[in-house]
Amino acid sequence: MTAIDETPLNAWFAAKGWQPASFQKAAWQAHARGESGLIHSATGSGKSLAAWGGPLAEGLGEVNGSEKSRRPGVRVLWITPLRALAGDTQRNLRDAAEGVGLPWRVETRTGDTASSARQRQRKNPPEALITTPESLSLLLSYTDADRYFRQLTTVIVDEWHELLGSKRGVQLELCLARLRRLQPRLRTWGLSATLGNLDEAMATLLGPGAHRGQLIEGSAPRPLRIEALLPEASGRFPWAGHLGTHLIDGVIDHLSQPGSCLLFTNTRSQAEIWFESLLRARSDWLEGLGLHHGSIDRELRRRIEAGLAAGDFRCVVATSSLDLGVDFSPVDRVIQVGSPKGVARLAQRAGRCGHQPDGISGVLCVPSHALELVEIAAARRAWADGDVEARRPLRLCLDVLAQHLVTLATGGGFEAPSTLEEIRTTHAFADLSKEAWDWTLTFITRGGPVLEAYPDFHRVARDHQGLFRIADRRQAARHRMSIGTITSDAAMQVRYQGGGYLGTIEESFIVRLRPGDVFLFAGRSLELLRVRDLTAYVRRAGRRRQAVPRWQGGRLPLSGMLADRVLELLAEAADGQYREPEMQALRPLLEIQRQWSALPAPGRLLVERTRSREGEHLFIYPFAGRLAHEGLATLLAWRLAQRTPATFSIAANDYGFELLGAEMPALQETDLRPLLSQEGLVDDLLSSMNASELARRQFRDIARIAGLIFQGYPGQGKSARQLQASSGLIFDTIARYDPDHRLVDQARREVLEEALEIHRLRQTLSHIEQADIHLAETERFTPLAFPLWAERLRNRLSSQSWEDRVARMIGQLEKAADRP
DNA sequence: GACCTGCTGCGGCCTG
Repeated sequence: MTAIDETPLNAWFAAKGWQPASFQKAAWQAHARGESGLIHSATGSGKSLAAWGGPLAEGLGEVNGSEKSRRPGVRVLWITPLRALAGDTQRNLRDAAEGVGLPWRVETRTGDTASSARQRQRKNPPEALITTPESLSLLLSYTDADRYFRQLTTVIVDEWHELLGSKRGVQLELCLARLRRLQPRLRTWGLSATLGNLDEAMATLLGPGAHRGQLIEGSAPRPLRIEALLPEASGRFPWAGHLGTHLIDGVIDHLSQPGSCLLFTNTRSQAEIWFESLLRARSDWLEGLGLHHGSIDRELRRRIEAGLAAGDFRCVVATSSLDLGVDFSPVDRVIQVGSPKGVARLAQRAGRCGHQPDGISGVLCVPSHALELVEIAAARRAWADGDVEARRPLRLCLDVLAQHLVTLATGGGFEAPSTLEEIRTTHAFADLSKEAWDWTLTFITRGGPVLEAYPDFHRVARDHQGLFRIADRRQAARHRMSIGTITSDAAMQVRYQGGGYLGTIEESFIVRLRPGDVFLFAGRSLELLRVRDLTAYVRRAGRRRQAVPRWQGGRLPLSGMLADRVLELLAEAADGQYREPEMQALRPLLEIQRQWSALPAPGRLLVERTRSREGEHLFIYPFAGRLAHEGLATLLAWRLAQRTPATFSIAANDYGFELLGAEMPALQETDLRPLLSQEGLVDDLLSSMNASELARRQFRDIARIAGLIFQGYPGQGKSARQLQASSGLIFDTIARYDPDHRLVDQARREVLEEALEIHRLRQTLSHIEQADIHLAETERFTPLAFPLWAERLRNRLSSQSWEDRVARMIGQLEKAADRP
């Protein structure tokens, strides 16, 4: 392979009135030289054609050249993380293939593909196939996978940054290793948005054994205008809160301009509330307002997306469900309500906005409380300096490995030594030990020491040739139904009496309502009629809502990168420098903070102590993000109680945490140092958090991925409770009789890493060791303390500490499950 | 003076 002939591509571009960009040509030629790599560019920059051009030109050459190209088999595989992207991708690629005169079939294979089409596809594979990581894994579980992929020359992984850092990414790494084994000269091209660790992202995609790939830089990052909606000079600005609706008038002014807008919120209920508030303020906009989040029925969402593409909407209120996907032309404006949380996240959302007259896309940030103004200024600075968060790939997830091995066993079967070698070519399992490998093999063949007596766990058997194969057809069917690494709890459906489906809410919310109560969902006021079989039946209500559903979702902490920038800006304020407009608007508040206490800064840990009717409050501000603060707060409370028995209430946010006790011992710097030491960190954390309860919960997901828990057949899935109960049982049994079980160990590790961000927590403690501790006794709650106080108050109904709440919730679920 | 929230994503029987 040398250079490709670009003539047909150039002609096709010319027919469209385009000019191929130099990075596109670079990618085509790199592909022709047999190289792999990563293409980094903004969305809409022609990345897709950069990745496709090479294979298209090559395919053209083969078709004209030899008969060998007539052999059936997929030649190009396109992986997308989103079903919703598959259709658009297929259309675009089909168009491109036709445009250059390449007689290839371009098809899609996802969960949406009809089973007749799947069968046809298996017999008669298309030349180009668009699919998801899960469907690729399914394809590998068929016995004819070898034949199917024998002709494969290229894999293109779209939105690789979305998969990187999750178990979906690990699953894909494993599948790619298998494909490379089938086809050693396979070329892999990833497409990625901006990321702090592009080199690592590429190395992970290609595998550590690969020759160095090509990192192809597309068009330069677009300039981005990050602005804040500032309160009027005379207006008060709330010290705490999260909704941001106090600024609705400003938002409405903004929306009154012609053109379309996407308004992003951080949570689903916030989206519901904003949609309702906008509608209440401007009922004449009824037709032009849309709502989009992950709990709304997919069909309803699809209609909103289509309307957005058609330009029917003035404004669509959305959560991350519209961060990517959906091939709509850019909107005219993007608004972000509440904390941006991270630079990459804000940039991605802003990227939904087309160029404004001056050629710059922009996002208007609506702070939901005063201190968020700092975050907005911080995000702007970080972006200007080219700082974007990294996403770290996961390693050694044995649950995913176990699933993949059963997939291979269900396909043609696998041979142990060469498969170990193959697995070790992935980034995730490059350091897989022989012991862990042997353990995994035992796990899928016999279920391990504890479960050996149960035939259900003898999923894979070794045949007379020494090949590991799936035990029987029933196991194969069960396995295929459990492929994938995304786990989610059973949700309650919301339906009209007539059967119309609206979406899902959580049981914990609906049990608080009685028939006749009115709640807001999918942008409608709904009256609850009755609840039956995990379905809430509703009808339209004339009255205004009394309740808004809450979903218990992930809690994205402020990124470390943004937190550092926030601290930097506060340090400048401490020096009297207020450069950004946001900082100027915040000046009065920060001056109060400085007068009553002090401003935190890098290298200075601020600790405040306040006495109130409630007791003694201790506020500490490490700026390490909410999850790490929850861990730190629990750790500190536990260490304090080790000295003198006492109980503390705890609150945490992205900036710091609070401990409240009836009495608080005198705490000078010398007292605090050992309490905030790294020594014995993990042990203390584990003892303080009732970690086994947390690990139990984490274990549920791991057990599902590893295939220990069968979720039931489609449509009659076990309820979340049953699942929780059976996983709890398995966990307890294993933890008791096989304490070194690697999946239990993995559950503990994942709790530390994901629920507590232990790396960040550790780093914070090490910074504190170097830092000056500034102790302040304050008369009142300072501006930094107030949001924490409010945060804790919110939890007053269940005023137990965080880990107790989690443990209690699990206990309740299990109790409920034990009842007939 | 004051507060009430927690994202997204996939897949599923059939070997003629």
